[in-house]
Amino acid sequence: MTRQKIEIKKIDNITARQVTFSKRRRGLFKKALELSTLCDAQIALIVFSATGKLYEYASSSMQQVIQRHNCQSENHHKLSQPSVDVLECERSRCASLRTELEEKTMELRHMKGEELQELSLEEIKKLENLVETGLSRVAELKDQRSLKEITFLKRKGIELLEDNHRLKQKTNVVQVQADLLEKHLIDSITDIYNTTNSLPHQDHYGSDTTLKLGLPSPD
Amino acid sequence: MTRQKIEIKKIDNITARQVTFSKRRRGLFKKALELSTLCDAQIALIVFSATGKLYEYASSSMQQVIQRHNCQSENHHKLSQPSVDVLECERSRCASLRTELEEKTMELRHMKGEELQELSLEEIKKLENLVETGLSRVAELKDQRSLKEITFLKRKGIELLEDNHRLKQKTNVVQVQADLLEKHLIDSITDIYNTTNSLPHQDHYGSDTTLKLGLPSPD
DNA sequence: AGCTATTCATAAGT
DNA sequence: TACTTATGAATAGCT
Repeated sequence: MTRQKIEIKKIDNITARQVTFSKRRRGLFKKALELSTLCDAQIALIVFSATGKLYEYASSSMQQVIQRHNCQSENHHKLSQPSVDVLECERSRCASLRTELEEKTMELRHMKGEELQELSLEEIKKLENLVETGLSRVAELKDQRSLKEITFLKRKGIELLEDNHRLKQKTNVVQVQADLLEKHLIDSITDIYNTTNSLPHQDHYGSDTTLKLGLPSPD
Repeated sequence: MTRQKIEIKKIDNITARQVTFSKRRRGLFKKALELSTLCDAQIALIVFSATGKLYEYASSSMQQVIQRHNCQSENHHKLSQPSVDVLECERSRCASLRTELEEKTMELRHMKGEELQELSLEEIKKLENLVETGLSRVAELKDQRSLKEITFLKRKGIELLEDNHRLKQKTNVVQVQADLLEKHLIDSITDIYNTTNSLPHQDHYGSDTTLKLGLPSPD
């Protein structure tokens, strides 16, 4: 019992929440009364339950405390009151939304395998079927998606291979051209070498071979 | 320390009163916050210290809670508070509830294997794990419950068997008694027969055997 | 609603 | 005012 400190966040379980509300509300009001008595403080405490029920305490009178609060409170922007039924309507919508949300939350928790203790064996069997169906659908879609992904990746792979192939061919062509070019150059150099050697009257340092090597021989 | 429970009446010593006020005030506000959080309650708490300092807490807005209080309170002395922001606040709560509801609804549908097309493969894998976990929990509890049911039925069966056994034994006892009775009767009849036969002066139709068969022979 | 094992709040002291 | 600690009070989880 009381085996752990609870986390301060909204209690999901409705019954538990109501029980806790009832217990803690009493505690809170008691503490308020004690504080006002012990320390001569003027206190007003207003509590609306989630279901809309009002609980209140005021050390003197509620109106008196609220009045005093209004005096000290900085922002009394006295605005006109919109029609009550608009507000009422909004509130009831809020309430029904809250109810719906609670139901969904519980259903979700059940599907996650939580808070099952309140279910009967029959309900659990139904739930199991539901979750099984869900799981099979999810698994099926996962397989489909995986397959799709695999197919996609394979096609991509093939495309890349093809690209690679094309690029390789292109590279080969370029290589052939380069080889040809190299051959031309060697031929040119050989020609120049032979020509200069067979003309002994020409002085050597005047010839700029570098410049000539920069272009293929016009021959 | 804390050697005795204090009496709940105004603390005379001013210093002690201030210290207590400070401590208990903090405690009270903490409790108020916890209650509103845990139980989804709308709370307003106004505290004026003996020296006139104001401390306040409201789970939503002070104006909103006071407004709501005015509405529900029977004696609306129309300390009329602005209500436009009350409506606005209510609307925003409505909106956030709606959003939350939509999220839960979608999550639920996903767990049921619906509306999965918008999910990525990664998300689907996560979802699958979630549903698998849920399923295993549900299945486990179902097994536990089934086992419990089976155990219960078996015990019931054994009890019934035992009852049957006891009843059978009882029947046997009765049977034995009946057999004994029958034997007595036959003996009686035989006795009567022999007696009547050995006394030829007695006329036959005068003996009422039926009546005599109704009781065992006193011999 | 009622019961305890625990956690929490706090009176008194420093 | 802050911290400490023994003690009383509140309450979470059960039944």
